[in-house]
Amino acid sequence: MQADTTIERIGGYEGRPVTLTGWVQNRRSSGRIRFLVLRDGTGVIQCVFVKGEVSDAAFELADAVTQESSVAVTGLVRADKRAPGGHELTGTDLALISLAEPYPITPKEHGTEFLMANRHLWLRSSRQHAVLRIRSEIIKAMRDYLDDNDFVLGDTPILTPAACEGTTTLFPVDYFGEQVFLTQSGQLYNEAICAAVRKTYCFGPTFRAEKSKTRRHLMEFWMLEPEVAFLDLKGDMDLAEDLVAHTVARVLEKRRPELETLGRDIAKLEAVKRPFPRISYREAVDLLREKGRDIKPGDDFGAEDETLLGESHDRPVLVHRYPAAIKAFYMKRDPQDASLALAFDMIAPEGYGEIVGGSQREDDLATLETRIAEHRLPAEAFRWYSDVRRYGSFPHAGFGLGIERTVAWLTGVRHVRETTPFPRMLDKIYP
RNA sequence: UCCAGCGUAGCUCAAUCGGCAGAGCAUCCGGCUGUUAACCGGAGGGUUACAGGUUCGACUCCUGUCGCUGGAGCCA
Repeated sequence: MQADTTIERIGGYEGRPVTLTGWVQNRRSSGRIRFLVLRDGTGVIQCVFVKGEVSDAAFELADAVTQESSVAVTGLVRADKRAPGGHELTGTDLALISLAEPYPITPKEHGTEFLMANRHLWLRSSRQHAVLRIRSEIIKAMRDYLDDNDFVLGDTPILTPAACEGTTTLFPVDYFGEQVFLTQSGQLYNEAICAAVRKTYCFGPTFRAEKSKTRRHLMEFWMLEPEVAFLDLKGDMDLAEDLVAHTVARVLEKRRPELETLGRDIAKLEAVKRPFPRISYREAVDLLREKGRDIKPGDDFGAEDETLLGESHDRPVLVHRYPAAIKAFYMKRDPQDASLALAFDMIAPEGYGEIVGGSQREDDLATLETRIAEHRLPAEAFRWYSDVRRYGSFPHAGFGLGIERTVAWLTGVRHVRETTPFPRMLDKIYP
């Protein structure tokens, strides 16, 4: 069955007959009038059926059709001030495609447990629909930005032979009798790719087997990771800042109706413009101590610290030059102070936490080999990684951006589980 | 893994000091010519998570198990 058009484009059909296919979101009746709220995946429109003006069969069907049944509605498009979307359909015919069994998600309140168990159906709700559209827009905006700035999409393996960073827990996979792991970052591979194409990025799923159970964590999440040859820490921060500012602007431009559906405070997003504040780790520690936090130089930030740092600015804040001791082995040390890593985190406002983590990479072969030994990593497994320095080493930098946290921040959704269609969570993998 | 809270109808929740297990929505039947989570009348719907204990009597108190929710650590 072919729809003439979709609800999204209904404005161009005023006064004309159309056929729409979709699902019955709700149904109301009043005497000899039947109201049928149709959802077609692009929008929602109310269809009105008046007894005597449509066939008896169509009128009775409008009364009998259940929530989420799939139907084809034919009718006349009419502008109507009473309609939430500005348009209504005066129904002339109604055909049933499939009658739905009683739908579990009624137009009333539901709890998280129930909704997550029915995630495959929950996606149909207006709120989840809006989040999915914004997620798609965010990804498109970021890829457009990178593609338009001479980046080459490289893509890195999901099955990997060893830990990238050694510290976090990995999901083991049987690879023809050999134990391998699901990737937790494409970065090391990106470093090799950027020596081929100068500017590269990968975008794909990453996996962390940590037993994290917070609103900021999923076991499986998507990460965008650019890596650029001949780039230093400052350039890396410039890139992250420009990418995020560009993405926020795009979402505001293209997905304002969805932001409004979600009740997002749009003024807060409009404030997200370059430049973003940049503070050193030491300045961040001082700021937190002023706010009464018991934190000493050298400590890593906890969730509460991150929230406080994020809330002290109206746009994302970049914290740079962390103690090397709490950062990864591949990060280059600050030439001004060898105890510091040339790393930065971007912390989103409004308590959404760290959305970007990046660094300039160690490009000196001897130093890198020392670090690998210090971290008790198997040198032979990192041979290819060392080769990137052995054959024409070059300064380079990059970062990883967590898509789900970014979507949570921009949509104003509190928990990252609503930012991806089927979240993988601790001990929960259905549906 | 640790800390806290919660498990009652398909869903969201009540049930006073331990004393007859209830409401709204959903479903089914009926009514209403402009409804916006429509409304009005009626009907059906229960192993109170599970196992044990205390008691004349347990949804309620105690012990254990399981599940869920929120948070911490770790991180994006």
